[in-house]
Amino acid sequence: MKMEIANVIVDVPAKQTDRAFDYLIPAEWSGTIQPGMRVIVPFGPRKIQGFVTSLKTQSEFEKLREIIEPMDLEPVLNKELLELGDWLTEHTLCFKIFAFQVMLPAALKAKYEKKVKLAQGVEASVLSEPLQILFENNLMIDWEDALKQGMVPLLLKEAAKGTLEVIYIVKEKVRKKQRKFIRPLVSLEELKVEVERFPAKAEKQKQVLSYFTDHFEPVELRQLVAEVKTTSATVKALVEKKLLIEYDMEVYRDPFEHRTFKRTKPLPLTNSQQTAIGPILNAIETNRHEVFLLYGVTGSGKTEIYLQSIQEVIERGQEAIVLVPEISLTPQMVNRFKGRFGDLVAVLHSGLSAGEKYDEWRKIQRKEVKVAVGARSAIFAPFENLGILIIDEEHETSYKQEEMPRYHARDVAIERAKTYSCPVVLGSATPSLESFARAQKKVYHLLSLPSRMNNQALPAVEIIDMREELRDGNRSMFSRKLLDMLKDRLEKQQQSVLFLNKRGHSSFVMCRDCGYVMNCPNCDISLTYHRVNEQMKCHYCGYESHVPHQCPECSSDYIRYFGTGTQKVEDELGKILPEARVIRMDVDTTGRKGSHERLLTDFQNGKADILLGTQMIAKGLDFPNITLVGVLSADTMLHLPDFRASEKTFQLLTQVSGRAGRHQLPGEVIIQTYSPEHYSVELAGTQDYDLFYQREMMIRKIRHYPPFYYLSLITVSHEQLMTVVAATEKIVNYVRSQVSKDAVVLGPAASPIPRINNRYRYQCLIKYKREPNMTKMLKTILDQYQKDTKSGLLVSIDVNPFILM
DNA sequence: AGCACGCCGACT
DNA sequence: GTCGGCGTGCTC
Repeated sequence: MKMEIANVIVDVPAKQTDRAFDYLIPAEWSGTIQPGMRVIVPFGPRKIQGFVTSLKTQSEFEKLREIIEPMDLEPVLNKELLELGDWLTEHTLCFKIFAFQVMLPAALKAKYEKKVKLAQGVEASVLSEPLQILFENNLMIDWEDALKQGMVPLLLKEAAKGTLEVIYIVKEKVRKKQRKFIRPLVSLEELKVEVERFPAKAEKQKQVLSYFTDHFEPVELRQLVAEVKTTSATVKALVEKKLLIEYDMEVYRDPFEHRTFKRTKPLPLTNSQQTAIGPILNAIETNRHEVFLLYGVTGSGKTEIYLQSIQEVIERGQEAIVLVPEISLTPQMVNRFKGRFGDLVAVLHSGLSAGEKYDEWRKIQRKEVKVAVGARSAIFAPFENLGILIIDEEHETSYKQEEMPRYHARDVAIERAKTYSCPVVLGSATPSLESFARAQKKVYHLLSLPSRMNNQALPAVEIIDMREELRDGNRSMFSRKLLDMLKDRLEKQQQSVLFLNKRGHSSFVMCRDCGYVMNCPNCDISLTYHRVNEQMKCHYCGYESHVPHQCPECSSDYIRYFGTGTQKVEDELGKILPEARVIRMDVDTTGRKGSHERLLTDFQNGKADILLGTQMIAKGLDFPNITLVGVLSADTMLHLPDFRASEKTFQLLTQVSGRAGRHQLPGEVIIQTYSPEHYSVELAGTQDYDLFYQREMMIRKIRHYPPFYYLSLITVSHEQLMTVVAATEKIVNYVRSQVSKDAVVLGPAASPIPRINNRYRYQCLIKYKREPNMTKMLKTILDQYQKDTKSGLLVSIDVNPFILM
């Protein structure tokens, strides 16, 4: 008999275990265990989860251990996704286990438990005194609990004697939701006869049967009991009489259970929409891979193009993935897809619970839906016959994952589309420079939607120089012009949106006398104020401290919490426009689940005149009554140490401006700034993407940045400053020796966050055009440092980084 | 990552 | 003489 052996990638993210291990498939599982399944395997003394990547009949290893059991009935990763995992590993230089895990809902990540129980045939009475009571009352005790109570040494002693046994348990994070269903076991006719024959005494049973003669179909037990006003005992009696049968069925947690979606029909396309959709439909019909850049201002009707392309894909029996930035997964976007395709849509976003996400994923896996709409990770939706992949707001930085695997959803989309030979559509009003440059070079197919639907004019944008306001004695955060206009809208009963673009997204505490800012003692970064428990917290290492009442530096009492800024704006608004009703949206007011949505609905229903918020209100707002948008300070993010700062500023300002006047009423935009002459502010004012593109490209070329150069960032960290500097220097020298002379190697330089969790951070930035050996070289570096754990050096590499930190 | 194995200092 | 510190190396 031929042995069946499985190659298994184990759930241990470390350099040394980042390879396949061979396991025997026990005879009882022979033929059922397939590539793509999760299995439980013994690994050293433990039990852990692993992914079967392939099967074979021979192994170089003599003494193979057996797979304990499969965790799935069918593979969770199909062949394509397994191969995509290889691709991810290669391109982002991550451990294979990370590549597999990122493709699955978090619910499928294993949970490990370590427990201690009495060994076979051992009585609790033989144990030492303190353990006796414990094991008389419990079958097993948790290792973590024992550790907290300091009992581990005792346990180990017993384990050495053989009276106790340590066991490892691998668990699923979330259970499938099963419900009991009841259906008739006999025909309708027989059932009718039975109802007549039933003695009057068994009144309730008779009623249950009558229910089925009226509704001859399965019904959930819970519902049946409620409708007939009986108990499950009655039903059980009928099941025992073999008239009914009970069975379990997997049900889905439906996050949209209490919402109805108005069905929509395809809208007639404008001429320019028709011109744009043509090539996409052609690619779908001819089964051709091509990347389209759909470039159209806000309100130009990109979504309808997505919808009608998907329609075509569905009609051809294929499937579609649509990515939208997390923040715009507000009901508005979901409504449009659910409205058009109803139950054929699965929605995956972070607002769902792990269980809900798993259920949506299952719908895709079981081929019950045709469209997946979701944030970044939805790009891994387990479809097997993809016809189109769409990325809306293509320029959004949230499509790049900043943890391992550091992938960009756009790259994954293109890779999957190549396998399925189908089109990718990247949509944006302000495409990323990378994408637009590729479109210029005809690598992507550029499709333009030059005008807004119904030919509405773009809002009139006015840039206000806040320095001038200051010179004229206006020290408030509202320019006179903006204030006038706010008053005007209030009178007209129209709505305004005020946008505060602040640096970063944390609130901090600063002394107003000496400028002291509370920093983390372990990391070189300011502490974030948490209103909930009145504490200061570090985002990087978790350090917590109380909010000081006096400045530790100068003992001043004027040490204040600088909120997101929105609080301050709200207060000031209250003073100068007391009659205005304001809704504030920021991390403080949208913390709870669903509050984001509720605030927006309130605003939509006219419960406020002004919506005040941060980043999160820049997208997805499309309310007819908004006629004024004010940007309070346009330039705060311009001065970040980020080569994309101008691009981000331009995109954000353009996007915010697009919120105004999307319907009948014309819109106006006020942008307040301290650097009105900066091209990204100025050109956002005239909404001139093309000119911005040209200006920014020139700068990128001179500075050797994308899209002219690729980037790879190597970050080294260690507790000792000298050690990091030395190691980084060594790496820099090695890199210099390996790359061609066209490449630019920067470093060693301190990272923009020079210390996290008491580890100093240095980096090396490589800018390059064509380096065939780049991946190989980076792998060599990682190999060197990941293998050698004793030096304490940590090296991480981000290929095509978005944040240079 | 865990965990075992193994080799040197402070204790019954 | 042992208990226990954590350095080193393996897990099919």
